[in-house]
Amino acid sequence: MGKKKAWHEASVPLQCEECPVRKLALFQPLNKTEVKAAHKFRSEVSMLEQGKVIFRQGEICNEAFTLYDGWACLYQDLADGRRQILKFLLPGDFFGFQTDFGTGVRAHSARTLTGASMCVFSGGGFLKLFKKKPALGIRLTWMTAQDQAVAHEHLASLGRRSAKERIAYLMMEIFHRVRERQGEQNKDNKVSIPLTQDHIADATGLTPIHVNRTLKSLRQAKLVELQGNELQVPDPDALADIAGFNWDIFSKPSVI
Amino acid sequence: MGKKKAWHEASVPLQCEECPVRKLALFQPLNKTEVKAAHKFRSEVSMLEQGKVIFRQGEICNEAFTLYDGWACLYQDLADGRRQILKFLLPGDFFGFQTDFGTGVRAHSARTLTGASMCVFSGGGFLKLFKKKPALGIRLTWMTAQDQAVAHEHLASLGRRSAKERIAYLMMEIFHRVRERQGEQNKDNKVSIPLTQDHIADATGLTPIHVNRTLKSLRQAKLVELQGNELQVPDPDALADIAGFNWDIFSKPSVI
DNA sequence: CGCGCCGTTGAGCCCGTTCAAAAAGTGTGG
DNA sequence: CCACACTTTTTGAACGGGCTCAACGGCGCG
Repeated sequence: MGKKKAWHEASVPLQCEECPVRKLALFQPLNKTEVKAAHKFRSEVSMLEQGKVIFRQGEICNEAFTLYDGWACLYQDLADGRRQILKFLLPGDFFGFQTDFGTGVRAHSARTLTGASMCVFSGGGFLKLFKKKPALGIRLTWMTAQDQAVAHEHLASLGRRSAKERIAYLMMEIFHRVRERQGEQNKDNKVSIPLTQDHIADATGLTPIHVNRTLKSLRQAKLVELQGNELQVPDPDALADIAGFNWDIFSKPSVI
Repeated sequence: MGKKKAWHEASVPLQCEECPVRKLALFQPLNKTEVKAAHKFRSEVSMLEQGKVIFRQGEICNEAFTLYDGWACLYQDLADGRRQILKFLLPGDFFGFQTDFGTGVRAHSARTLTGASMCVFSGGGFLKLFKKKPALGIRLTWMTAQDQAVAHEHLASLGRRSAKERIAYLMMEIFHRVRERQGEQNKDNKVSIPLTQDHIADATGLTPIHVNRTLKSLRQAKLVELQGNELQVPDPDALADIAGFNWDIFSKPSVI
């Protein structure tokens, strides 16, 4: 149980041409020559250990990233130490984009949850890139809009759902996102996740203590089994039901 | 006090060429000939009374809108009637954009809070439009990213802030957005808003009763004076302070 | 072995809720 | 102008979900 080691080693990103996560990511809609251009555009590759800050709110920094391997999260800290996790990042997720517009000040922080590797793109080039490749701009807009829809769903969770519903929702979402990424799906409804109950608390706006109690009640109801790195959802439909889970939001683009 | 009538009459949108709110909106970065193209792109103009639904979650509908006059909001309803307001819309706000990608199912609803008028753009055309005018695509991406930042700030509010802080934050935000839109700023720190305490409750994730009590305490602390349609913020800096208000987020693009 | 991190459990309190009702403001028709 | 219905705001009283404070147990690691 809790083999953190398994999460600790992230693999090194390949050339964009051969990248296995590209199909999930921003640069999905490219043809061969375009991918080469994207590869030139990539400024560097970064590898970080577990728990390292990628960027911090308040910093001026215009880089954007594609998470290649491992987990990370976006979060916001209030002045007195309270923390809200805004989004969990999985391999293929593109994050940190903010154009040269505005002040360029980061509104939130990012940090790794496991050992992680990512591709770094310097912010300055996006404007030119999108002028040359409008399809990319449209794709980015679509991704941002989808992020928006997810954030809205989370707003409804934090604003109007009970602790049980919120945690059910989060577990359902993570379960779904992880499975989506692994092609073949094992029948036992188990996925591996690196989250502590503290993380869950910071994402759901609850205290770790109450997260613990709520998980206990979900376990007793045979809806969620979470021990160590292993999340099991015996009956996804039942869980989705009490979570009020909206499947539509997490669908992929049908056109591009 | 409470002259709802003043809010009830929305003016009719003009030709895009002469539109006074365009400078706030999606089509800001256009030159003269481009604006003409946008005007052709606009499919119709819509006028609605107070409290009318613009679109509903679950619907399949690909139109997008620019609010021309009046107020509206985006919201989400849970199965049992709980409601979460996701965003208040003011004149110039562009909303309802979702490309032909994905299922095209609306993830949230929109409704007018006052009599309102808006310009309607059919969804199908955006792809072509952005291919021709990448600057527009970039602008839309920037706007979506900014919306995202605001939504994140709201997530932190709902997840980690107390009732007093949440309401202080919302009042501060609305106050700021309204003032931003009116060029010259009267010195009495008053703005006109059409929100009921029920709306505030649905936006902050509280009950109307508790909103009332919290507003009372803010009034006694001389931080927020809200009666009828009139919101007064005697000391914006003090209010921003207890709200943990982040001014950066609401800044305008410096480059395009 | 000792230390730190994480998960677990208990007891009591408080913020925000629920239920209930009255007061104030708004709109309609006679 | 008043009577009436309806919506919005205000207040009271009591409940409860989630929080705070506190302690203990398990596991990995030096």
